[in-house]
Amino acid sequence: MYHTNVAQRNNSRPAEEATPAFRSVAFMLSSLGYAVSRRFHQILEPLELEPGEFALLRAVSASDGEPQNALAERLRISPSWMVAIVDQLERRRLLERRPHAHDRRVRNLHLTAGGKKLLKRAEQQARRFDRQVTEPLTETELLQLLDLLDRVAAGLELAPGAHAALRG
Amino acid sequence: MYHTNVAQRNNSRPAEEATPAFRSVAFMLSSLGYAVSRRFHQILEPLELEPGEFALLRAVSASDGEPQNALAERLRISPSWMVAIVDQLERRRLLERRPHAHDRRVRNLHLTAGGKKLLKRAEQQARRFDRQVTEPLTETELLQLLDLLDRVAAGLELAPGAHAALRG
DNA sequence: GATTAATCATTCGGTAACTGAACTGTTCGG
DNA sequence: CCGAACAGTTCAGTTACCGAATGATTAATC
Repeated sequence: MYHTNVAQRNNSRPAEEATPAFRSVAFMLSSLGYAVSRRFHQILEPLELEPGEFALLRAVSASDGEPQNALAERLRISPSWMVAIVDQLERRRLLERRPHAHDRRVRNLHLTAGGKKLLKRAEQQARRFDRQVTEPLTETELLQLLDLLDRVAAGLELAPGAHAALRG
Repeated sequence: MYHTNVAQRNNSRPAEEATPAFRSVAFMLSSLGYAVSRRFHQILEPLELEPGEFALLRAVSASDGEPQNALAERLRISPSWMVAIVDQLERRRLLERRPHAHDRRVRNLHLTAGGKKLLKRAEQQARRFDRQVTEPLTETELLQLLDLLDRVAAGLELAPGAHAALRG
């Protein structure tokens, strides 16, 4: 996953000085979000999962047998992109498409045993990662941070349940 | 700018329910960072500036006459990508390459009058946007949030001055 | 009950945002 | 003055998508 950052990508070393004056929360969030996304991508790399694939596995696991279409909408993936991801995961036998009982247009998605197993491992990694990210904070501070972020998100009219794929 | 989000991009409507249990800060940061990046991109759209271009204009403004190379390193842009951006901005007469006095390999970058003017407008928009993002918070909370984010960033070994382009 | 409209999944062609390797002209260290 | 190093540039490729068109099927309307 990518995120063309407000200030562009980073390959190399930290820059030194900062111009103080005004500290932009927006910029901070953008940078941090970018960094976190990248790390998470790395975390999943050994499992050969893209973050989007992880999200899909989670979603399928949460509501087994849901049609492809409904999932695409919930995850805000375009149908064509959905096809690509599902193809990929089906090829790896992590999930499968099964015909809908009464509507032959619809494909229901189900995790395979292998899919469940891999998902479990990925979720463990995700939790570990989250603990690592929040490691500098006390429990109280963590809750405080979540609250503040929630409120900023609410201000941006980001639905609280949106992108729920990673939660749990 | 983009940011392939942990849970994929969004076009459409909010999803409703959320599975509680465990609230991932990493996920939250990723989502918010993504949302903020996108909004900021939209903010700059009327000025026909990409966030990366904005960052470059800011950097040039902050240290006028700096060689292209040094700027690329500070902004963590690859040299070839730097060329593309500078080409674009020079074509629009927002900045110009001038030969270095003693090294004919080097091109020094300078803002034009038009560049300065546009940058000023963009900076105003950026501030306005930041105020909008932090609108749900009190002044104290804002400082709290910055502090918490700083510490998370430090834990991720994100240099404090890194991506400083948007600051100020 | 026959059209017509809508819907699900899919294919395919394209695009934006890069990366990396190779090249040119120039300078610097020995 | 020779070779390594370097600034800037070019170009061909990659990744991660989007959107319009298509085919098969089902629902809606007359």
